[in-house]
Amino acid sequence: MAKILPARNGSKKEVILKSAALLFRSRGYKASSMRELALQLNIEAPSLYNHIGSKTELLESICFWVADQFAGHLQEVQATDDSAIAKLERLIRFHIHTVLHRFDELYISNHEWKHLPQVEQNRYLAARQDYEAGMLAIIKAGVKNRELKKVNPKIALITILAALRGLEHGQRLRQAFNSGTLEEQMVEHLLNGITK
Amino acid sequence: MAKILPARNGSKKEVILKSAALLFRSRGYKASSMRELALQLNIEAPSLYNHIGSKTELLESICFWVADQFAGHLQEVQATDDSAIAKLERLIRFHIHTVLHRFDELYISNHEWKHLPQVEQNRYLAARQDYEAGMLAIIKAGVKNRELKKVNPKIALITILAALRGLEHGQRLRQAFNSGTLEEQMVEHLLNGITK
DNA sequence: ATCCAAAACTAACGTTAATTAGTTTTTTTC
DNA sequence: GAAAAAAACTAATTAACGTTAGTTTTGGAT
Repeated sequence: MAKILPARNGSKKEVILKSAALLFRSRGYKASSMRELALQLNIEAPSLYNHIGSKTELLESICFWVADQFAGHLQEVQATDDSAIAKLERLIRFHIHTVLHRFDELYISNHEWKHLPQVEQNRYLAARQDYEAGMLAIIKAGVKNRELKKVNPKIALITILAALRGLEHGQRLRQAFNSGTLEEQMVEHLLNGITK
Repeated sequence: MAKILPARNGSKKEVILKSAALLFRSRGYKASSMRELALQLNIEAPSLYNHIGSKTELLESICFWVADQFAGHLQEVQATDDSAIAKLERLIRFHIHTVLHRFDELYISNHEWKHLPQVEQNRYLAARQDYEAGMLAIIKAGVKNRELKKVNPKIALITILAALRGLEHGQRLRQAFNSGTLEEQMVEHLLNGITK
């Protein structure tokens, strides 16, 4: 019956959210029960409802926190007058950084958005589409001004996004490297290839 | 009360499996109910049990069908004396081909294996690890004999696997291309990069 | 036409889920 | 240290799930 102790920084709601992110990521949203979540926090399930509205609300918070992070960063990058390659590099690095530091949240937003209520699901997918469109525009610009090879921009986008999205898997392998090394070499590989 | 009509080729069980694959992929395994599956087949839920043992059994069948496909193909590639680059190319092409032609099954095996019973889960993960180890060996050989740049083999593996795994997402984008084009350009991108 | 196995059906069981209602305990505030 | 607010508790509700049992229907072979 001990109260949830809020971390040094962050309200009780945020403590619950962080715990939910861990649970949802490791067991899946649908397979995670409020009872399990409560157990992680050493309280009874109904007590959760003193702090949150519903299980769905937890999922929404996580998904849109991630969507907002990416939208914000894209805007930041778009505001600069860096080269296309430099912009792509920043986007790639931000993604890798997020995978490494906010893995649970990123994984959930990418895998469990299907369980958002219809309205939120549409909003979420629209945000994703905006992000992809922004990245595509950068690749197109890079091809046009000859920074990049004459590749099909959409396929290049798919390949880069796929590589970043796929990073979420194989945590085992990923853990073998520190953030810096992985970032450097993935950027190098995706931009310059591996053949001699 | 019409009987399930087996497709021209494939038993009733296979019809159910194909339908389950579609359902599990689009709604997620845990969120898919046997009642929904039955609805897709125009029968009542308990009737399913005349053909299958359990919901879990459906998931097992799908996951191990995919695992066996990949294990088989890897063995086939390993048996040749092609160059490392040629071997990598074949593995990449096979993966892309599978994404495009058996999307439901691949997606499920990659996302829902967590819901396999403990024993099967271990067996499944072991199969995956074997596959990754085989691919890593090819990259290492390629670096050693100087076909490939002096990259870190594990990071190259992560990047390629990630790109292939990530392909499962963004079906929208993928659909814009036919198998051939996407295959050609992704292989080119992953091996040779996009910068001039 | 009749028989029989395959495959459908209806009814129900036992769990487990998210959530609500109402109450008690704990912590904060003055 | 008393009052008020916050946050825990217990008990219960409603709904959905996978699955079993027992029965009826169906459709092909004789």
